[in-house]
Amino acid sequence: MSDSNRPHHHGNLRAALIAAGMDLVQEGGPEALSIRQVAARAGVSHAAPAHHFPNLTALRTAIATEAHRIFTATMEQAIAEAPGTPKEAIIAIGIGYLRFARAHPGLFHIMFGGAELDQDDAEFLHSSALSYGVLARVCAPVAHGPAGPRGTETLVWSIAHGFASLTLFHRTQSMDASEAETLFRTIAPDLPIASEQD
Amino acid sequence: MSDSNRPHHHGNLRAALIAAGMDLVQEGGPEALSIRQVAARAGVSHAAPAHHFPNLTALRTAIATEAHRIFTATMEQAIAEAPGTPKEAIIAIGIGYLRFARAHPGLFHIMFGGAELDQDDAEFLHSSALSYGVLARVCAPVAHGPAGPRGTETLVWSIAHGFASLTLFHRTQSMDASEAETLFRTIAPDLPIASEQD
DNA sequence: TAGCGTAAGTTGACACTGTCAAGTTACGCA
DNA sequence: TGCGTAACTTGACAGTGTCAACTTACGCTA
Repeated sequence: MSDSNRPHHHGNLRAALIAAGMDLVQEGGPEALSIRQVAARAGVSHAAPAHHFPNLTALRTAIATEAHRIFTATMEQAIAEAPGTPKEAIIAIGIGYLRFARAHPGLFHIMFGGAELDQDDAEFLHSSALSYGVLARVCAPVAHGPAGPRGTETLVWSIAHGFASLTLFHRTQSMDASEAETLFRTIAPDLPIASEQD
Repeated sequence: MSDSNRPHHHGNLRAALIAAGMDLVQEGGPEALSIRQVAARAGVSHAAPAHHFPNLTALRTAIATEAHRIFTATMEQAIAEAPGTPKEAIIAIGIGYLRFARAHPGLFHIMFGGAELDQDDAEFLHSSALSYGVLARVCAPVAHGPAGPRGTETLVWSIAHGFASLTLFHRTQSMDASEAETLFRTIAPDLPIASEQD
């Protein structure tokens, strides 16, 4: 395909490749991500991505990095919508977690499904650290529980992640988004988390 | 296998392919599973698996089916080791979950990581139903919690699954198996699960 | 017991994938 | 203006899943 008017240099190919890859993942799951498909969607040759990502793992990691930004924003929004008590904020983390997983199941699986990622990539580390930072910040006011701050964070993270995963596996089984949130709100309030007056 | 109904050429190619596939997954993760590699390990031609599995998804599903059997057995063993109280049995589910995830991370990700599976396959449905059956059986004695049996099961499943996943993502971060179990045992006992005298 | 039908396995092909090597274009800068 | 180099293209190679056509050998029946 030779369009003589088309500039040889793409405006911002790296970003376009990531965006195309996120689309592919959301449309067809983690396995649908392919360098050649991503290149085709960005309108460049099959080898162009190599100049921005040394291999498929690097592209996948960049997508996971961007996904963590969406993930963080989704949790922050849920927290902002919730009443200001520490316990409500913790429940909101679970709600945000759930909403992200259901809105972006492909991205969720890229981030957490065991596909190879460059765990040492600086941008990825930064982006995922911001996600965990939301968790730590919200847990801090109630972190004097039985197992210390780490125990509280682990408990909250486990419930949120486990519940979100559960609804993904069984999302064919008739539980829609609002049902899932309702169930989570039923389960969550009795967690052994010290409230502020403890 | 008795001599009278032994298959034609290979002793039992289907089982050999599944076993080889499980090895591949455990050695190289979910992405290392390939029909041609599995065929090579079983000593047959690259197209032989097609007579037992119509496509890669079917092979992956068969591996997930077998993985669920190991998963169930691991939970049952942890329950058998625990004191007989209902709450101890529930904690044992989490311990079994954790041990399985850490012993077989590749299988764990095949089962729960978002890779395509034949969710309608009869054997898979049966095997995974047995896994969930362990959960339901152990939760039954304490299932009169705030959200009913389903709420209790969802809570226990979420914690167990989320915690196991967490230790997998961060397993490079210095938490070994016994540390993980210790942390889980610290977190779990205070869950809002009705004990028998409630 | 002979032979036939068919399941099991082989060979070959095709389109697709990731990745490397080498060539071409065009942008930034001296 | 011209040069160096980053960005992109073209082409190739090995590996993948899957399909079609072929061969083998087992079980069954006549």
